[in-house]
Amino acid sequence: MPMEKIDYTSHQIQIALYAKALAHPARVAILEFLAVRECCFFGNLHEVLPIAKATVSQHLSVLKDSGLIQGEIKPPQVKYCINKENWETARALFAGFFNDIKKIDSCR
Amino acid sequence: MPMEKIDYTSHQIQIALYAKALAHPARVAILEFLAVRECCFFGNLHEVLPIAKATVSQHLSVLKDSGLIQGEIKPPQVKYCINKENWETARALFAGFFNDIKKIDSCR
DNA sequence: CGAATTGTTCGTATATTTGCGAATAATATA
DNA sequence: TATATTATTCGCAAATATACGAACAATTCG
Repeated sequence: MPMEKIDYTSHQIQIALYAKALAHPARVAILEFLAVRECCFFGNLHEVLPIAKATVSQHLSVLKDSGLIQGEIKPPQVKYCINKENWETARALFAGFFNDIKKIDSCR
Repeated sequence: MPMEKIDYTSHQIQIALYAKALAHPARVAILEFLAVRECCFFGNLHEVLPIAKATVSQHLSVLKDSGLIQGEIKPPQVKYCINKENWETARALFAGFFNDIKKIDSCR
């Protein structure tokens, strides 16, 4: 009897979604920048990133959709910062994922 | 004087590359499967994944290119397993990344 | 040798991602 | 009210990712 096809678990899907959010150097750079500055305005990010502002905005959208950051309108500027709660969720998810596999023995 | 545009660091690029490898549920599922089984054959993976074998092969290629897994030909089968060394590199990279940001205060 | 088994590669279709400039919206300031 | 500032959205082009069936290669087994 062959093993059953499995659907992806919501756990696997969630890891993949967070991973996708981190899957571009610009977005990693944005998050690291937010880590140092705590919070900052769109303009600060655009200033240091080697891409057009439309593209910065797009990457910020991806990060917002993933839940890893949040934006707050402070007219006429927009202030971005890490969403601590979701960040912790993602951190724990990745830590668990990487550690599960760390436990196993070497390839036989 | 405006802040200088920065290039992405190799650190940021490396995180993004590993993240990209994890950015699909099928690849997360493959890695979790390898974690449980330690090593396994292509057929075992194809058996449980809800995708065609050509697609499984493609996802395995992506994971191999990322360095997270390796394949060994055991005719007529191919045995896959986690690459422990690169896995540890990735684990440390993500752990560091997530913890850096954990340190900062809440948004002001 | 011929047939069966196991995976990869090829060719192709479709969807998503990335990037930019221009247009737009929203607010502050003169 | 006009103008300047700030950031998003639109429209488009190019590149990349995802998926499949069919063809192919490599090995084993009869």
